[in-house]
Amino acid sequence: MPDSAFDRRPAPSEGDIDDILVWTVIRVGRRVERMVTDRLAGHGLTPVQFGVLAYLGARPGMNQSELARALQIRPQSARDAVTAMIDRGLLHRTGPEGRGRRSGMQLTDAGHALLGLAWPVVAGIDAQAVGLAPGDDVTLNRLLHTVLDAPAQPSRPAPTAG
Amino acid sequence: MPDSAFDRRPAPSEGDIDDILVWTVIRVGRRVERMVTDRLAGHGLTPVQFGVLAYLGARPGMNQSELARALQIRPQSARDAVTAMIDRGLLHRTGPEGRGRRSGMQLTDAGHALLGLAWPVVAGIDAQAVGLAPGDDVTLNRLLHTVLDAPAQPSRPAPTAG
DNA sequence: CTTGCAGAAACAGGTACCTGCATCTTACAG
DNA sequence: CTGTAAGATGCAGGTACCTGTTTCTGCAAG
Repeated sequence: MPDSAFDRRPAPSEGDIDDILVWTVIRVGRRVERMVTDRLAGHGLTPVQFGVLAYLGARPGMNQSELARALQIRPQSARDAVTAMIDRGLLHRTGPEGRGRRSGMQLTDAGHALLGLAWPVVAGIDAQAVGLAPGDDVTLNRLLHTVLDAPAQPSRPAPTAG
Repeated sequence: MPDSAFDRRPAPSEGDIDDILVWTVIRVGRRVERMVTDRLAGHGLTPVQFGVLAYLGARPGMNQSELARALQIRPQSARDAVTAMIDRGLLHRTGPEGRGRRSGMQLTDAGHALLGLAWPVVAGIDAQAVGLAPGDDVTLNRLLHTVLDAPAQPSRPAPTAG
């Protein structure tokens, strides 16, 4: 810990913190995810499980890895959710099981029915519910999708031997 | 609410999913939080711990509950992070410990030094890194802060006895 | 055929959040 | 003083993610 220029920097103020976009995104993400979690709890669904339901309803045949990329989670986490939902009878595999084998999935009738119930719950959290003026939600959604469409940064672990 | 209109709705398409703002927020939140997690891993900090560092650096004397509200986590989770950081020597309590006693906290010299290192790491994830055009990050940040400034919705558990 | 490599899935273990509850302080009303 | 309520902290236990690793498939080159 050499007293470089960093140590001589003044302590950041709260306003500075608010200027960091990624930090704001994380905070809003936590708040919104908790809103969704609370509203889906009555249906026994986590936000991730709702995502599995929604994507599989829109595009039957997706496999675990595709779901993971769509949901912004790891393939291992997708497996956790999928396994629980298969055990619950919400979906079933259309392909062979086993390591290495790509296994598409489809919703069961129960899965479609639950999606019909859960969809309005999540879709009903409109602009007003999150404190936005009408119209701003569209702008916000568009900007956020720009982020999702951007290629994932490889996180650049260390600038040691760049 | 048996086979109401919900069951007769057609399966939602992928485009419909993209229209749900809260769902987009959750996905972007996951991606961005992973970016921050990766970049802070070298400093042994989680995003929450970075938040503790940043807020305590900007406003010394904050207690656990205040930190929890600022970070959008539970007070119990704030305690987990704070305890680990105290054990690590990054901060210390300025008030008395114990149940019920409000205990403000301050960064140690080591905490200030680490904040000086971690701050540019997070602040350096600029608009381009998240795939936004210059200027759009400011707009996005402003809209997200509108959400944070809105009062928390009580999640409206069930419309049974409204 | 064999070899090599990327992708998908399964398994094991870790952890950073969470919920639920108990305890204590503080503020306010009587 | 007593009683009530809200807020803050502490403790116990659960869980939904994560990382790391292994196994298998599919495709391409030799």
